[in-house]
Amino acid sequence: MGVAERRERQKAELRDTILAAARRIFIEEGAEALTMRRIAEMIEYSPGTIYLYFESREAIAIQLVREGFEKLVAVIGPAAAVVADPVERIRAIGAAYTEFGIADPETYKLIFMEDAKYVYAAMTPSAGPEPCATDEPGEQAFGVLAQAVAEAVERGLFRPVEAQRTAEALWAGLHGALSLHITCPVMMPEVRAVATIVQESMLAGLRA
Amino acid sequence: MGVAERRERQKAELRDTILAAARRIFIEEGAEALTMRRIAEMIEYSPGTIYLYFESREAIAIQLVREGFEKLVAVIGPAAAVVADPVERIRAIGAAYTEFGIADPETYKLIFMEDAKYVYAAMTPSAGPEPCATDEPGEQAFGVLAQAVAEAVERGLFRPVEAQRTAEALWAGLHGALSLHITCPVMMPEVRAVATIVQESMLAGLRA
DNA sequence: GTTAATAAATAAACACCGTTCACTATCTTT
DNA sequence: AAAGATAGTGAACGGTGTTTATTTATTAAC
Repeated sequence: MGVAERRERQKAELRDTILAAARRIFIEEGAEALTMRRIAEMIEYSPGTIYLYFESREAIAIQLVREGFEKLVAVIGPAAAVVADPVERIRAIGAAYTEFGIADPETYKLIFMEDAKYVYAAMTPSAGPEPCATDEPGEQAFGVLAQAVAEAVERGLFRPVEAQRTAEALWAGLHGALSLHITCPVMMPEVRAVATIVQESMLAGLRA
Repeated sequence: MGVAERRERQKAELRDTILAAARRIFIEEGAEALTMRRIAEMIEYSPGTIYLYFESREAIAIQLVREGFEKLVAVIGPAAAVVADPVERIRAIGAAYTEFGIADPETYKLIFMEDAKYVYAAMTPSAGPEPCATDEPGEQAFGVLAQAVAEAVERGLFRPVEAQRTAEALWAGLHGALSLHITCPVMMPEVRAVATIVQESMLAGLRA
């Protein structure tokens, strides 16, 4: 009775093919080109077929958001793991984050600059409607930063600030530079320089 | 021969009516609802008519971007004008900027978070294709900030930093908090608190 | 006052979008 | 070989921005 297995395997394969096409279109042609008909054309199936594998266009986008978050974690995790000193670790995280945004602007845009619904959905794997899963990639990446801030406070390297909000502030600073650069390079031509200023001035200001 | 004049006047009137409808739809129903057919329905004309007054939907959006920049300047200018001390002035500008983003998120989004093309076009009033007009509202608002930073450096209140990049960094910091809050409130619930941390830690770090 | 010219507005169409659904063709089981 | 299940299709629906031939109304000329 290997028929059912083969069928299942083939179904999974086509699902992956769809996702691969979506990924490729998204990266090569941008978020706007990611249409059902474009995907269908690329995989040489009719548009309707995609709906046998994904509930909607949004469901595909959500999957890409998930992958995007995983990419980000894959970049930030290692960068953070190496460094013992919490302040230096914040620097390492910040640098990795900034480089990620510069290297893969489309993914960065999809994750942090598109409509929240994608992120919400990506944050809720298959659970209820409430978007707060602390073990998700996004939270995980942020957690590493918050942890570093908390450590810096504990060790007396930072003034006694609220770790959560301060981490949010550090993140916001870099996100501001990156997102402005992505939406309008003219406004923010020297992202790296600006990101460095944001980070270094904040670190200096937070120092005990 | 007052006919031509009246015609011209009526043409201008309908143009304004279209813009007023667009403004209203944009504010009340959001950017996504701003469609040609929706505008046409509101002003009780056929969609095609709008094209006799605006080149495209984009042209209408560009006009709204222009108005948005003007609103921003109208908020920031006065806030900056009152304060003599450059550092306090930066605080005042930052506060006004943050409140603008919180009070009018749709406009903020349109200006700083949509595709750059709108901003580019809005920055070039009617000139060539190159987007750099230093006398435009956007540049004007930023100029006030850059000026304050330069003054702070001159008076020895700040370390000898590059005024332009530092101003960009201060801006980026606030923009990061605001834009994250707008796209995904869950990620940035306490905008004001975070904006304050960003601003104050940066100011502390920049102090001479 | 009637006719010709001009300008404004429209309705219908084009090409795209996401999505749905009746239907076909193929494969599997009986 | 017949019956049943299932993957895939193609056409359609209602939506988008935009274009164009056509109608309608106003103005100008005779």
